[in-house]
Amino acid sequence: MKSSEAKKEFIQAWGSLGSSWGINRTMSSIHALLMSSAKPLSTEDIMAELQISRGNANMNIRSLIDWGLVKKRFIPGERKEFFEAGKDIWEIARQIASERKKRELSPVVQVIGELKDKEDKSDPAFSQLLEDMHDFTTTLTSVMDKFENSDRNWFFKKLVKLFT
Amino acid sequence: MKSSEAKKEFIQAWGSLGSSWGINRTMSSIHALLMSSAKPLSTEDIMAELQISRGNANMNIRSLIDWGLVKKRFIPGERKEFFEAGKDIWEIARQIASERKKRELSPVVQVIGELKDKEDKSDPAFSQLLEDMHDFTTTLTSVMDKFENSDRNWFFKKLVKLFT
DNA sequence: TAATACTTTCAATAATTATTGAAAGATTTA
DNA sequence: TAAATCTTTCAATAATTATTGAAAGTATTA
Repeated sequence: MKSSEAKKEFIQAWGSLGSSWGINRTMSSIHALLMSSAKPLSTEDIMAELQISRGNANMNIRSLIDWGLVKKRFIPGERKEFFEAGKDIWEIARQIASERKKRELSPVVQVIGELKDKEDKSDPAFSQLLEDMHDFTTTLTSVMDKFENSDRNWFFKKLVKLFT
Repeated sequence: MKSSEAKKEFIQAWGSLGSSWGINRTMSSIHALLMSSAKPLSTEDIMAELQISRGNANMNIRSLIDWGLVKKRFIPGERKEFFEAGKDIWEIARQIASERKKRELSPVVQVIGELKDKEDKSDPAFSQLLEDMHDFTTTLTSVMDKFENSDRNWFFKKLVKLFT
């Protein structure tokens, strides 16, 4: 089964978005392919559709599973694994935000916190910068925690309220 | 003038953050260096401190200026250009958010919008996905617009309210 | 105008990151 | 247990991205 033109363009667009955000293009293309597919796909389906090697497909599927964006699906009577992506954009956003917080934001909060403590205060402006950054990254973390744990409607309502 | 250990670590940390978010490591290092410097620095200062070539320094300083994160400063009596970064973390975040919206989010909103219109509806689930994505990216855009145009206190108050 | 001080550009090179494909490892079926 | 089917790993290679440094370009001073 070949994808329609619209799906191809979607895969293309999602792939570019990913790569400009520091995520491997193939990984985001596979994600887009799975999101736009009505049924779960096998590694071979993915290889054929995106014209990529087995190793590449395998590796990026694993990453997507690590990110919690893709799940294995066993299909009765089939021996090989099939893969499926969640299609709820809210959940997808939540998952990505949560992973990026863990992988990229937390380490920085950590480092800034440590620096702030050991800084010698010889440059007050720099101490202030560290202080501000610590506050900022901490606040950002708690916003993301809230997002992570909120249910869709709650957060959306709050958001609407925020902008009215 | 050499940076203190804490500043060096800060530059390191900020550089890693940048590169994991798809921003050139040197660019974010220069940004960190300028943020942590009490006085404006020349291209040569930056080259010396970060041990990079003139071309590299020049190019990444230009990018930072394009991003609105760094400004030229003319110093009386000096012939060469000096550079200075804003130190208000709130402004920095706003600037980065605003640029990323323009550079990465807007093109996607655009593509999704176009796809949504030309999609042939042969796969209702995919049409729905496009619809949802369009809503989501549009909402995200308006949140960022609001952030872009808000003043610090207003947004912060709203944020606190959101989490109490 | 010529020399000087500085900035920008860009082709060459280096470093990093992604991809391949074949071999090794698992797991299932006969 | 052996063959078949599928998955994972990984060293080699390709593609991409970053960096260099010297040459060209610009502006300032004498």
